[in-house]
Amino acid sequence: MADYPYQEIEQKWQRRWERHKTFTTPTRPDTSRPKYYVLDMFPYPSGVGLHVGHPLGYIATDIVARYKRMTGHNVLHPMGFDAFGLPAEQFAVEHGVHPRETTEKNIANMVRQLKALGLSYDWDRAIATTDEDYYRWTQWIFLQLYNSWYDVEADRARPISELEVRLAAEDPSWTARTEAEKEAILGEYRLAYLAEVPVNWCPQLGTVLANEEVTNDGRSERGNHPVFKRPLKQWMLRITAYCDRLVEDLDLVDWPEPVKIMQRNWVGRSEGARVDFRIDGRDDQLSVFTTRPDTLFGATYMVLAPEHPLVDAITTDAHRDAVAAYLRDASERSDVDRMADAKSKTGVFTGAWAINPAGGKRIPIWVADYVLMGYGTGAIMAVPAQDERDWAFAKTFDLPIVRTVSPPVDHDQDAPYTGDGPAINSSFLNGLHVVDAKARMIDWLEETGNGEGTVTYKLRDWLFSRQRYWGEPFPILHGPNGEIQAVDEEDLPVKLPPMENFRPEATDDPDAAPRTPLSRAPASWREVELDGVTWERELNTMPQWAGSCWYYLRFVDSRNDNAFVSPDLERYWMGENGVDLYVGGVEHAVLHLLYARFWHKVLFDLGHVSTPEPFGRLFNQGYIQAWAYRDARGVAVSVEDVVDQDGRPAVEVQDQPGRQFFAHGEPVTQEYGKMGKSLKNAVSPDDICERYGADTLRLYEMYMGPLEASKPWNTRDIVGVNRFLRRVWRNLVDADSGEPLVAEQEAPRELLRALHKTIERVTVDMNRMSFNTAIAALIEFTSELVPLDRIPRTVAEPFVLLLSPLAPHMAEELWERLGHASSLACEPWPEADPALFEDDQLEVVVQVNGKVRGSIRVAADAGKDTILSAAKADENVQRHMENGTLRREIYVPGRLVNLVVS
RNA sequence: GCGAGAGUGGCGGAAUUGGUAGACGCGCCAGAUUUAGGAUCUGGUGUCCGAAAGGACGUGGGGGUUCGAGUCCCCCCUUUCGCACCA
Repeated sequence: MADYPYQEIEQKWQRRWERHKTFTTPTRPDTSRPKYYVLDMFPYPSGVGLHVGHPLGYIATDIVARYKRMTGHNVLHPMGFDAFGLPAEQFAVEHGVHPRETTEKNIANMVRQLKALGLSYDWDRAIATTDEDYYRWTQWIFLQLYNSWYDVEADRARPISELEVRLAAEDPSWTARTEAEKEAILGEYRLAYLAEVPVNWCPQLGTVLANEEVTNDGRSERGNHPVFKRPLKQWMLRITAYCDRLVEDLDLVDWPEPVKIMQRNWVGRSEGARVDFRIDGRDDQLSVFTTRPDTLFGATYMVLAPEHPLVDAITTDAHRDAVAAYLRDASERSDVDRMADAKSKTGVFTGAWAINPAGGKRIPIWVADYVLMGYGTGAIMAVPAQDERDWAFAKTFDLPIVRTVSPPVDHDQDAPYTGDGPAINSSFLNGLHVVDAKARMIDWLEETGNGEGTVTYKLRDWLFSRQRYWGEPFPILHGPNGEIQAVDEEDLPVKLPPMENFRPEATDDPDAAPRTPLSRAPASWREVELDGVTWERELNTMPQWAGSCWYYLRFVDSRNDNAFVSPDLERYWMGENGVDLYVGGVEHAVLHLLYARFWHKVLFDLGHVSTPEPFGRLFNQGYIQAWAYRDARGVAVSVEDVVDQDGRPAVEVQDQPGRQFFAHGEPVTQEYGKMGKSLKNAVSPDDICERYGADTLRLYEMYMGPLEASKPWNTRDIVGVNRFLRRVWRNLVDADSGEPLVAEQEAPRELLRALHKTIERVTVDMNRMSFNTAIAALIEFTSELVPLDRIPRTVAEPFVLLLSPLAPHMAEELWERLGHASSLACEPWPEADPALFEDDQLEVVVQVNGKVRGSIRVAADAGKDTILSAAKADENVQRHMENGTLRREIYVPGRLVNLVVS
C-alpha cells in the first residue's frame, strides 16, 4: 500500500473544513441566489454507535449538498439528534447513569463517526431535541396547539380566543358560565385536549403507548411486553381535524407513490352513510356506518362491538347471563386469538330487535367481537349477502340472508357477492347498479330523516402523553379544582427537574395506577404558586415524536432566542416546496411524516410558516443487508467466526453457491437480513475508514447499487473502488516527489471528447441521484488516463471537480496539489460542451429480420441512403439476405438499421 | 385476504423515451512484473456448438402486440414490504 496516504489526507481536510468553516451556512444568506435545503432524517444517538447501514442516506445527501454548492446554490445541510424517548431512557436505566449524561456521550460518539466520513454538515446548527433551547420551542408549539381550535367552515385552525368571541356572541348565557364550564366547552375544541380514553397501558414499561407502538398481537413494540386496554386521562392532539387535508395535500408533494398510498391508507378515508335504526320497544336508536347504503334492504341483523355503550341497556333479562359471559370472554381474548380465527365468528344474541328503516322489518341485534369499537360507530348493519364477514357470521348462527345485488350467473350460489350488479329485493332501488343505488339510498335516508351521507376515517386522535422522565415536560398547570392553565410563554422552557431516580414505575399488575417519574420530582418543581393558589405541574411528558415534528424548521434558524424560527429565514429556506430533499428510511413512511405534516399544517394555519407542506421531495434509501449465521440452537454467530467447508472465511465466499458453513467446527445455517446487532452481522464504519479510508467507504456505499434499493454488504467488494481511487492518485501524483503529474498543454481532441462525455454522464447521474453509474463513468474515464504520463491540466481539473462530491478528501488534496489555495467546495461544476463530446464517426448496428448481423462505421453526418447502402454491403449481412427478398428497411438515426427479408 | 415493489451471468448491478442485453465493479482464468507474498499492469470471462469465421439459445414461466420487447399488454409463479374482521 502506502502510495495513497488516505489517513493523513482525510484528517487534514476534515480539520481544515472545520477550521475554515467551509460548510457553515451564513445566518443571513445572500437571498438573490437559489436555495437548496437537503435534510436527513435525524437519528437516535444510540449507545452502540453506527454501522455501515446508517450512513448510506447521509452519504447520498452529502453528495447532493456538495454538488448543489458547486451549481451556485445556497445549501442548507444540517444534522441533529432525536435524543428524547424510550431508547435513550432505557439505555440510561440499564447503565445506571442520568439520561442526559448518556445522551451527550452517545451524541459525541456519533458526531465523531459522522465527521470521520467527511460529511459536509453545518455543525454550527446542530441541535438535539433534548436541548433546553430546543424543547422550549417544542413546548411553545404545544401551546399553539392548545390555544387553537379547528374552524370547520374556514377549514383551518384559528386561535381559541376567536372561538370564545364567537361563543360569547352566539350564546347569551356564555358570560354567565363559570370558568370551569367555559373550559369544559373549549376543551371540546382545542387541538390539544385532555380526555379519558381507553389507552394501551403497559405495566412493565410503566407507560401508555400509542396504537402505533403496539404490535398486532397486543404487545409493546419495544420490549415485547403485554399491553392492556384501560381508561386513563391523557393528552390528545386533534389530528383528525386534518384528515382530509393530510390526504389531499399529498398531491402537492413529490414523494414515492408507495409512501403516499401508506399515508392515505393510514388516514383511511371512506365514504358512505350513517343509518339510524330504531330499537324495537325503546326510545333510543342505533346508528351505524356503512359504505354500502345500497344494500340496506339486505340488512338482516345488527351487530354491536362488545364495548358498545348500548349493549348493557338493550340486553333483555333472558339473555343477560349469556351476554355477560360473552363480554367476559371477549375482554380476555387477546388480539392474537381474535386474529387467529378471524374466519370463525363468535357472538351472542342480546334479545333486542331493531327496525330496518328500509322495509320496516324487525331484525335481531347481536354482540360480536368481529365488530370493532374503534371504527365507525362500533355497530354495524349486517348484510350477509354482500359481505364476507357477515356471510360467515350468518352461516354460523343461521341468520337470514337476502340478496340485494344480483350476482352474475356464474357466481357461486353459496357465497356472498361483493361486486357490482343490479339491485334486487330492494323496492325503489331495484335495477339500479351499485353507484347509483348508493346515491339514491343516501337521498332517501336524508329525505326521511333516517340517516345521511357521511365520511369516516380510520385515523384516531393522537395520544400525546407518556409516563416517562426522558421527554419534554408539558407546559401545563393543574389547579386544585381540576382547572387547567397553560404556562406563560415567557416562562418557557419548563425544564426537566434534576432527579436521582428517573425510572418508570414498572409492575406486573395490569390494574396498578400509573405513577409517572415526575410525580416523584421535588415539590419545588412540581408545585407552582400563582396568586396564592398552588398549582401542580403536568406530570406526564411528551412522546418521542414531538421533537422530530419540527426540527427541520429549527435548523433554518437554530440559535434564535426570540422565536422558533424567524419569518424571513423561514420564507427563504422553506420557500416554494419546503425541504427540497428529505432522505430517510421507509420505516417513517407513516408516523413521523404524518405527525410532522400535521404540526406543520397547524403552524401554517396560524401563520407561523409559509408552506402547506414541510417536505417537498421525499426519497427513501434502501437498507443495507448482510449475510448472517446461526448455530444449531438458533443463536446468531458473528460472521468473522464462520468459514466454509474448505476453511475459507465466509466473507470471501458467502455469495457463492454450494457452500457449507461452520463456526468453531460446528455447522451453522446461513441467512440474509437487515444489518444490525441482533443478527451479529454489523460492520462498523470506523473499521472500514481505518482500512480503506472514508472516501473508499463513501464510494463503495454509493457504488453498490441504486440508492433506493436494498442490497447486500460485501466487504470483499470494497477493493474495487479502492483500486479506482488509488489509480486516480497514481495518475495525478508523482509517487516520489508528490508533484502533480499535469501537463500545461492542450489536450488531444480524443481525450477532450472522452472528458466531456464523462462530464455529461456524471452531471445527468448527479441530477437523478444515480451515483453508482456516475462512479462507473469516472472509472471508465480513468482507464483513458492510465496510459498517459502526464494529464493535461484542462482535463485533470474538471475531472477532480467531478470526483469531488463523491470522494471529497482526495479531490481537495489533488486540487491543492494542482496549485489552488482554497477549497474546491464552491468551484463551479464543469460544463459539458456538446460540440466536444459528439463523435464524428458513428457505429450503426445492422440487423436482418431483427437479429444483429453486423455493424458499420459511418460519418456522423451521413445520410440515410448512404447508411443503408453501406449496411447492405456488409458481407455477413449479405449472406443473411441471400435467401429472400428485401421487404422493408428500417433506419433508426445514428443507432441501427433493420433489413426485413422474406 | 387487500395494497405496493422486485425477479437480468458465480455475485453486486447497467441498459432515461421499445432499437447492439450484461456498462462498471467483485470473483474467477491466463500472462507480465516481483526473491516470495502482497500490490500493480495486460488480456479473457452469459450458456451451448465450433480450431476459427460464425451460429443457436438467453433478462422468473407461458401467451400476445411489433420490423424489433429486459422495456408495452394478458395470465401464472416466486419473493420482499405495508395493512389486516376498517363495515
